[in-house]
Amino acid sequence: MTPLPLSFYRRDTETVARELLGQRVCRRLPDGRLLSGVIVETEAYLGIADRACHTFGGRRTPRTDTMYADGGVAYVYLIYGMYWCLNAVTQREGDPEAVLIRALAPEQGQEIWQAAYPRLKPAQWLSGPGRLCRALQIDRACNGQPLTQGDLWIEAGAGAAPAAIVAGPRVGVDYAGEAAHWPLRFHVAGEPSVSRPR
DNA sequence: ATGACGATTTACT
DNA sequence: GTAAATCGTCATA
Repeated sequence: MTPLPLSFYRRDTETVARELLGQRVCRRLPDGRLLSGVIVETEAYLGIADRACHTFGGRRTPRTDTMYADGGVAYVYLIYGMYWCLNAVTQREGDPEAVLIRALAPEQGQEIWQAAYPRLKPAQWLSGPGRLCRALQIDRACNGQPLTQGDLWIEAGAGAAPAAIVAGPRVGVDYAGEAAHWPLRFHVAGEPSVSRPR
């Protein structure tokens, strides 16, 4: 295991969102088992100027405090009262931007997911921000934790060829006005685990 | 103290 | 296609 270095995250957020495609999210369960998947879909959230971002306008609250940290930690929050979402905080301390991890292609842990979600096809197990957190047992305990060590980390994968990356509008941010149209969602073309095809 | 709502998913008509 | 599930967060008072 060789986690991506902190310097990977402390850069332009759109660049990090694109380059996270093809990298590997790893999770060590309390019983020692390893789960992992390759990132196939991300979204960039650009901080105070981005109406779709939790930190729009400089909002700093107990929840969003994590986004103000130096890049390289996880920002995990609860949505709709029942699903957790995993983000990688980017940029430097005080610049509250992040990348939402929206979907993974299953790697390690397929027996576990087959048993847990027998009704879903393998490509669906980690398809969607809420689903992947459920499958990897990611919750508020991961919030603020470094992605470079510990029980949740991101390590180098094969990456995604730039030509295979598709950009489009972000999902579920219709309330964000102009920002709702910004092409900050990225996915790997042809990957079956990508959420909401088309 | 109150109430509206959300970076979603699932079940059902 | 529509609606339910479910609750922490945040703005308002």
